[in-house]
Amino acid sequence: MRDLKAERILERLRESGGRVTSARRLIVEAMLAGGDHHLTAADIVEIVRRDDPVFHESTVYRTLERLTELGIVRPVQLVPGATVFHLVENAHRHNHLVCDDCGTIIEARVDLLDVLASDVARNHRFTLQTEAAPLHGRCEACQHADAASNRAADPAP
Amino acid sequence: MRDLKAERILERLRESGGRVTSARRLIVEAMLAGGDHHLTAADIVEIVRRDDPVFHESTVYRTLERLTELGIVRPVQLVPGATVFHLVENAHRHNHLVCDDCGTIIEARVDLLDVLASDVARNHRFTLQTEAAPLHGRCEACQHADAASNRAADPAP
DNA sequence: ATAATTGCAAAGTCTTTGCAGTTTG
DNA sequence: CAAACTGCAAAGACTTTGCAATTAT
Repeated sequence: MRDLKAERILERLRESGGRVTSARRLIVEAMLAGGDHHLTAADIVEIVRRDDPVFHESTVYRTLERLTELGIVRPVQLVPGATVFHLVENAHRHNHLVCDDCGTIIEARVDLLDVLASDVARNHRFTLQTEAAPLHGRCEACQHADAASNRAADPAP
Repeated sequence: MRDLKAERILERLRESGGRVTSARRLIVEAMLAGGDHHLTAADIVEIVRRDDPVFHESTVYRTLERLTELGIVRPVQLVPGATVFHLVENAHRHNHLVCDDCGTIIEARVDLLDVLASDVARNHRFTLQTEAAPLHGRCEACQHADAASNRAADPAP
């Protein structure tokens, strides 16, 4: 099952003139195994090195770039300093709610964005990339934390 | 007018125990002069150096960090590799539509997000930071470009 | 065979940090 | 004066690139 998915993806790579190498196979398998986790390049290196200890970072970046061009992978900037990669094919459609205070990432159903997407299309002729898009804000815990500290700092009413 | 705004901001800094230095004054003035432009740390360095040639990058980062803590400035990650900073006070409420193909940034009215924000609050107990939150997708030009190249590559119907 | 890919090492960008000297309140 | 800030230089995270050796087709 998992292998079939990997092979199907690798076949697209081959069809586009690319070569299927063991490194690339391991990268794709790592991403499939990761499910919907948001893997950084470093994550992938770590996973692949379990099978191939000499696997090098530059290979990840070059392969991810290639896969992105082919539309197989989508890079998403959830937080500063760490681009994460989604396997488009594997991901259920979802969004990310990123808490800017604590960094927690909540996955939300993508259809939340449907109304917004059509508004944006109409008003700005802009096609929203709704899948995997990061939305920023504050999670419940951080809102409470903040309210609590405000209360402590300013013990008025 | 402009000076008053700067002084008001600097006063908040002073009230919080910070010191108002000429470097910080120049940083704030640079951001005010930038209006709603999205200034990167490097942009600010460049502007400030016109008045103070020895002004150093580390000072920008430290000052922006401080101003962010005070809620005076908001960092936004529009594209990978370049955090931009908004002066909260100065910005009219807006969003950014970021074209992932060509990097164009369109400013959109923030109330587009109102419906989404209340949905997210209800469904996920998450408070969207609607202002200055970047939305990703493709601008009109890039959609056309893509359609054209598809037509060229696959001259079917 | 030959074009694509890899490992390696070096460099590049953006940002952070430690420290000693300077400035602000 | 004491605490905060600055310049400087060094380092850190993440990513890119040139090149010779290797590998897929």
